[in-house]
Amino acid sequence: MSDRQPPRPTDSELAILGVLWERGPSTVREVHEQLNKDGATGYTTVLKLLQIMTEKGLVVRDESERAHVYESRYGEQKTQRQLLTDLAERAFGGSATKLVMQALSGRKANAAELNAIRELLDTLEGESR
Amino acid sequence: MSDRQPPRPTDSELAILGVLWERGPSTVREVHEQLNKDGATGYTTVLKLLQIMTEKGLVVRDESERAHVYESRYGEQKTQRQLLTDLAERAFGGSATKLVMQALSGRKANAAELNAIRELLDTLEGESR
DNA sequence: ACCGACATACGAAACTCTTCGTTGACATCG
DNA sequence: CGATGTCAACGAAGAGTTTCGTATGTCGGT
Repeated sequence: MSDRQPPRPTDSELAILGVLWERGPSTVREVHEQLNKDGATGYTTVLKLLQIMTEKGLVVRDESERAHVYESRYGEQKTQRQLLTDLAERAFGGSATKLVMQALSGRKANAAELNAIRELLDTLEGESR
Repeated sequence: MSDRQPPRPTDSELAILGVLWERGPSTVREVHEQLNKDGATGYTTVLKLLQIMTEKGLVVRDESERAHVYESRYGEQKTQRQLLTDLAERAFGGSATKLVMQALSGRKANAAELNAIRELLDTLEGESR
């Protein structure tokens, strides 16, 4: 039991992970510049966050160069599924199906999106057979 | 602009809201007893949480009796949709459809659940026509 | 060898969340 | 009346989050 379940990332951490998923392995400077296209966060703030995220095991750090290179430890989809499982647990009595149905009825999707979901359902049903 | 957007409930707050949705308007004691069937939380902890939630506007309080009666201010579904919108925004680039597809592929649903979702899709498509 | 640019590390401040002990009000029962 | 039990209110402690200033190290050029 060397390392444990990854902790749920906070909002700021998720913003940083988003950049890492989009750009791939990046330095603090690169993450900071990408992030500052929207809101303003100081350079050292991003650095500190990344240091903490390293301690938590959310990212891995390559220190071989002067400017350390950070990379998300878990893939985007894996993290998304983890977040969904968490939310289902906390707010939907553990039922992912209830979550899906609430997400669907809560908004208008266009025909293309609905079709994509339908195709996915077909695939899933085929697999379980 | 008398009151603002309700804040996202924390984990503990969500646990309390769950009890209020299940039981309807309840006193601190009732919430506490229900909550303690699983994990242990002190009475005053629940009280404090409910006081803070009142300040935040997550619940409303009826003080006409000695034991105040608390009620969730927002319905369960409304809160669930809010949480889903939040999560889509933070982790799925704002796309609820991506969220739904990830939730579906992340787990095995049984045939009955898949059918329920399919029916929901039919209903939605019918409405948009 | 020095200077400026750029990098990490450290620590503190402000804030939120969660927990619970203590206090004081009030009612009920003996 | 006084003891006991129930209740809200308050304050404070400890952990986690987010922010950033400051210190320190290192590289490249002049």
